[in-house]
Amino acid sequence: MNTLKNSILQLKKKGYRSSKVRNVLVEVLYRGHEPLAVADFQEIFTKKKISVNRTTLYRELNLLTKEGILVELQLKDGKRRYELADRDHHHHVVCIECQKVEDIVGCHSESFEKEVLNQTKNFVKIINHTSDFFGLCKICMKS
Amino acid sequence: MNTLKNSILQLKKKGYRSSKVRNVLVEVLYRGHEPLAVADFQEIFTKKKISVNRTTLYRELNLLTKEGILVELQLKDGKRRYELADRDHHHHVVCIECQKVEDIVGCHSESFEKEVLNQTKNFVKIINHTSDFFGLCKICMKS
DNA sequence: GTCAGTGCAAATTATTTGCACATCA
DNA sequence: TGATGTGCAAATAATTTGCACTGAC
Repeated sequence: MNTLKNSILQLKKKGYRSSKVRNVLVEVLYRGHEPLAVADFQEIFTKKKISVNRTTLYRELNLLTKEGILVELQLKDGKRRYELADRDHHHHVVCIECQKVEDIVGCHSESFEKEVLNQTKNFVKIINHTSDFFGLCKICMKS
Repeated sequence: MNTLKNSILQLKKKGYRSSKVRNVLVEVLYRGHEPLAVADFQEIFTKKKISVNRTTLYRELNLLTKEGILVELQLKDGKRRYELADRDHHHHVVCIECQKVEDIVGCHSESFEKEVLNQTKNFVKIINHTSDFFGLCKICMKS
């Protein structure tokens, strides 16, 4: 398991500098536990009263993804979300009303992955998989 | 299991007309076995030498989704794909190189769904789930 | 001083909307 | 004839790119 400092160090070794936006971004992700979209980050920066251009966020998130610190995920709304790459393998539950995302740890699909290889005719290697569950959270259930 | 004719009939009952684009669209999906993106449909129409405006495709696909004939899915590339709604529950394997999609039938995650409900603190109902496997197809494996 | 980081405006890509015209029932 | 279907241009939304400027090392 990586730490915030390790990730920053890892970047420095590759010649990247330490910058305000980058540090906040990584810190936010280390603290948080839900995948975030660009708009979420923007909101967070606003709350912290740090001004960032949206372009910078996109650029930084791409960089962190390319460097293997973050991974991207697509849920149903077409907005790209990001989470730390080195977390334990896990899945998501998404509220179909408010889009709230919660992590689910523990994966029961190891055997499923094998079965996929048995069944497929075109594929020879499975690298990873996603499993997202869609439902209603407590709050939205009431409405 | 629905049929092409049933779907068309179902639409007629709701007051929708039969139109060239709509019929081709539904037919293509009944024949095919992979989820298709708008660009794919456009290509198919071009091959059939039928001219369609992209707007019409978007509108038609939205309508068919709203009427429950199709469902949308998001893979990693951010492009919306469509497949028939009434097919048996199944998952996808996606090539990370060429984006080819293959269906996998048989779902081993019924029990997983229960476990999700056990583990979550915010969710009270799971409605459905997706599982997509990412890997390399034979052709891309060689490169 | 040099190269990475950032902002701003413009470009791109996916998708939606408004409006006029065409066409099925 | 009247509502639905379609095309075209323009609008939106998410994301990327070019270029000039700022700032870390």
